[in-house]
Amino acid sequence: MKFHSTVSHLLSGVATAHKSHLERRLGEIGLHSGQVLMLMELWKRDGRRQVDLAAELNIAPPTINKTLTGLIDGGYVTRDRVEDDARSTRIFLTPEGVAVREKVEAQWLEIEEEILGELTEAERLILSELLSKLKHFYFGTEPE
Amino acid sequence: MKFHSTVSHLLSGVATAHKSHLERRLGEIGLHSGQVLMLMELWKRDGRRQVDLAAELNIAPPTINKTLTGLIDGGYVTRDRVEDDARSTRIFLTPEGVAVREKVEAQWLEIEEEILGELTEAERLILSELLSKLKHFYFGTEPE
DNA sequence: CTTTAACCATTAGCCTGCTAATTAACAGAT
DNA sequence: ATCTGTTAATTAGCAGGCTAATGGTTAAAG
Repeated sequence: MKFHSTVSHLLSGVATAHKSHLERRLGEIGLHSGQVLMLMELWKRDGRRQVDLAAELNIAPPTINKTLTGLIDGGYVTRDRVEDDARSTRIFLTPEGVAVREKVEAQWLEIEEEILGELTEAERLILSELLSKLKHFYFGTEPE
Repeated sequence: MKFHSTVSHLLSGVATAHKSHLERRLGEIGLHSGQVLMLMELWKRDGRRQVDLAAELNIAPPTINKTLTGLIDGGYVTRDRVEDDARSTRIFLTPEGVAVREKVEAQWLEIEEEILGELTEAERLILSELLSKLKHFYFGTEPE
């Protein structure tokens, strides 16, 4: 049996390498990959609860919590308790959290180009579609 | 700027979910994803040095070392020093390491089908090709 | 032969995932 | 009003990535 030709195996290698690549390139601007993914979600809309961010990112609450602690230490977000529900917290961007977006955008575009460098425009589109299907499977089915 | 439509972002989500999915499904047969990837490499050819396995898997030596320690604890491989070079070690499969292959194959095929369930045969091929290109980019360029 | 450089494995320590277990707070049913 | 169940955040601890730093060997230069 040839494990190495399965999509699962191929995807495993690409997944690890991609994460590692992101970590290295984003580290250049002082951020970690998990933090950036989180910021992207907050730039869409902040003030949400941790559990909502977890659902949106398809990541477990403890991981969200840890990532946010790092962002708070970095001064990018705040974790506020609101009176309507003492259990939950609300995550808000600080001015720094808003401001860093510009730097991240520039870096992100560079990264995107690096990765897609050898793909034609048509291939990029197809890759996006196929990845979207996989994402839909995982994000939809995962929780079981 | 729409981060969420970039391939990097899409791939990040899929990468995390895929790893997580593998971990859960492989955990059912008592193995971790990193261990299985390592075993697959050893089933191709064992007796290699850690640094060679690291290069083949595109993973840093300390990570290889940790994964192997787990496999040794599980009784799947041995780490032997050979006389020709006292710096390096050679990694060999134990009978258990050879035997577990059958179980992993069955599980791996199931996982593969789960993931590809909603893709047509043509899409699977295209996805393989595109992932191979990405892998080639990462595995080739990464070390820099 | 000795000094220097390169190489291999390991350790320590960090980030990002996870699950399981705690604690606190809300909600519902009685 | 209370008891029970659910929900939110957090803590602890593990796997699997990484880099940086050690220690020991080998190889190369001198």
